[in-house]
Amino acid sequence: MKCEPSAYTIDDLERDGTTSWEGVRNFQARNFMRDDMRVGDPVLFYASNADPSGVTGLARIARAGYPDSFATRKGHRYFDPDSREEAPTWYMVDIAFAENFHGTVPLETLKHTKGLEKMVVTQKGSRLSVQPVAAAEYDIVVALGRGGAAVVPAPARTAKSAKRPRKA
DNA sequence: GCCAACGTTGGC
DNA sequence: GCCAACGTTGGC
Repeated sequence: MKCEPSAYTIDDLERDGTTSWEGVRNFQARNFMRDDMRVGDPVLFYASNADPSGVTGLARIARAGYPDSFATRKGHRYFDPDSREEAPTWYMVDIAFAENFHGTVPLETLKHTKGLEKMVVTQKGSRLSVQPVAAAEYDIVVALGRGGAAVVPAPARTAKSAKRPRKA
């Protein structure tokens, strides 16, 4: 599951424990959440539009697909006039924190790792924000994340973090 | 900030 | 049902 760090990070999830995954507005991604995710399923947490982009930790599905109530909140950024409460267009899941890599397994590394050649995220033009991961692929990424050698540490929380966040 | 790749929309 | 136009994603 992908998210831009300006919106939410694995550190945020570690702090919160669990969070709802609202705002996904892509039908294919919705279908995965609505139809395929089960409580307990393991999740790779991926930071997109990051420096570098890549997997930053692990989560688990804490609640299976249920209607995204933000879609019916008028004025909310996730509001969708075509979605109605009795016939929801959009779905979300809840995820729970599992592990923080304290750094990133970069996309570039995934692309060059044997066994991940067919992983969805390593394919060109792969934009899906919720995408399936094969069990074998998951194991490889977890090993990279825990091994440490492939992990690019998060930038030192000094001058940079003193700056104002990009997003209000 | 650029731009390629992709998904969605709507005219026909 | 086609496909051009448009908007968004996300790597770089």
